[in-house]
Amino acid sequence: MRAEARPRDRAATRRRLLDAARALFAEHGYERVTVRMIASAADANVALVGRYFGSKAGLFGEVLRGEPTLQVILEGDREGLPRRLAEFAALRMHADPKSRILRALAHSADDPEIKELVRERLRTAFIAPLAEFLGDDPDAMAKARAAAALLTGISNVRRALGPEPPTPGDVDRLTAMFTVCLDISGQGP
Amino acid sequence: MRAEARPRDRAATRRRLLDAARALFAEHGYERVTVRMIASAADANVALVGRYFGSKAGLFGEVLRGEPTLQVILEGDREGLPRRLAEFAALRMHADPKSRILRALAHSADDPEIKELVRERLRTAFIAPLAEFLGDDPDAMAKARAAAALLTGISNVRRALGPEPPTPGDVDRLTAMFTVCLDISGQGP
DNA sequence: TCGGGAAGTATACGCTCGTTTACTAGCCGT
DNA sequence: ACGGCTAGTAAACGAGCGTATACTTCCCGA
Repeated sequence: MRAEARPRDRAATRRRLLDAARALFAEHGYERVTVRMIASAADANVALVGRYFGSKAGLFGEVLRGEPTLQVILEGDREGLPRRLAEFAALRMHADPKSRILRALAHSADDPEIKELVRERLRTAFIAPLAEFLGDDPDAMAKARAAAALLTGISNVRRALGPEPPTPGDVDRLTAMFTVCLDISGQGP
Repeated sequence: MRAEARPRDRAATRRRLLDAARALFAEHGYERVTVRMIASAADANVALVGRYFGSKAGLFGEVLRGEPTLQVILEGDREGLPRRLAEFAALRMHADPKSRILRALAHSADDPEIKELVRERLRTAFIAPLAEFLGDDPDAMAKARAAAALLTGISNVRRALGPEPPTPGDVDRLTAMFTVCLDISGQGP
C-alpha cells in the first residue's frame, strides 16, 4: 500500500517522528518502545532517529521538553485545585493524549541519562509549579511531592489493574485526598 | 577468588537464586534485571534459572508468590491503620528488603504474562486483604485501589527524585491522606 | 568399588536492540 | 540542464538478551 511517495520534507518528517515517539512513550514508557517502532509509526526510516535527534535518549528528552506542564490545571482558584487535580488524574490523564506523558514518568528506565531526564521533567513540569502555586509554605515542596506520588500512583494502578472508568465517588475520594495532601481547607460541592 | 568449592546442593542453590532474584527484581523491576545478573548475584550458573524455574518469568512468579502480604500492617486496630500504612510507605517499604517488592510492581513490563502476574499479585497481596479489612463497605475495593495508588506512587516519586529520608511531617501528611482515602474518622496522636 | 544419575558448567543459538555506514534519489540555483 | 547538497534508504554491526544443549564433575548406593 502507500502507493504514492511523500515529498521530501525534513521538518515534517522530524515532526512525524516526534509525534509518534510522544504517543508511544506515553503509552509504553521509555524502555518498551524501540526506535524501530517509532520509525514505523512515523512511516520513516530508522536511521533518521539518529540523524535528527542524536539518539533514542535525545528524542525522549525532546518529547519531554515539548510536553505541557500542569499550568492549565493550576490556573483557577485555590479551593478548586484538589478537584481539578482529581479530575485530571481520574479522567483526563489517560484519555487526553497531550497529558499521558505522566504515565511514562512512572515506569521509565534507571539508565542514568534517562533517569535524570525524568527527574528534571517531574520537577519542572509538576512539582515546582505546584509548589509555587501553594505560595511560601515551607512544606510546599513536600506537599507537591505527595501530590505527585498520588498522581503517578493512580496511573500505575489503572495500568496494572485495568482502566475501568472511574466513578463519581472515585473522583470525590481523590479530591479529598488531594485536599488533605495540599492542606486546602475549602471544599467544593 | 572463591578458592574452595561449595557442596552441591540443589535446594540451597535454588534458594540462592530465588533470594538474588527477589532482591534484584525489587530494586530494578522485571525488565532491567537479566538472568545473568541473578545467576551472578547468586554465584550460580545461568542455565540453572531455566532448570529450576522454567524461565525468567517463572522465577519472577515464584518471587511474587513468596513475598509477604500486607497482613502484618492490617493486624491492629482500625483507627491506627492509616498511620501504619503511612509509616510503611515512608519508612519500611524501601528499607526492609522483605517489603520492597512493591517497587517492582510499579514499573514492570507490559509483556502479557508478566502483567498478569503483577495484576494478580497486586490484587491478592494488597487490595483484597485491605478491602476485606474495611468490611462490607461497598466502596471497599475502590478505597483499597486508591490506597494502593498512593502507596505505589510514593515509591515512584522516591525512586525518581531521590530517597531523601521522610520527615515526621511527611508521615503525618500521608497518614491524613490514607485516612480520608479509607474514610476512617478516628485520628491518632 | 564403581557405575549411574543428578548438580553444575560452558557455550552456542536465534533474536532484538540502538547505532552507524555506505548508498540512492530528488530538488534547486546557476 | 546539470552538479552538488541533502532527505531518505538499506543493510550491517556489535552487544546483550532469554533459552537450549552438550558436556563435566561429584556423590552415593548396590
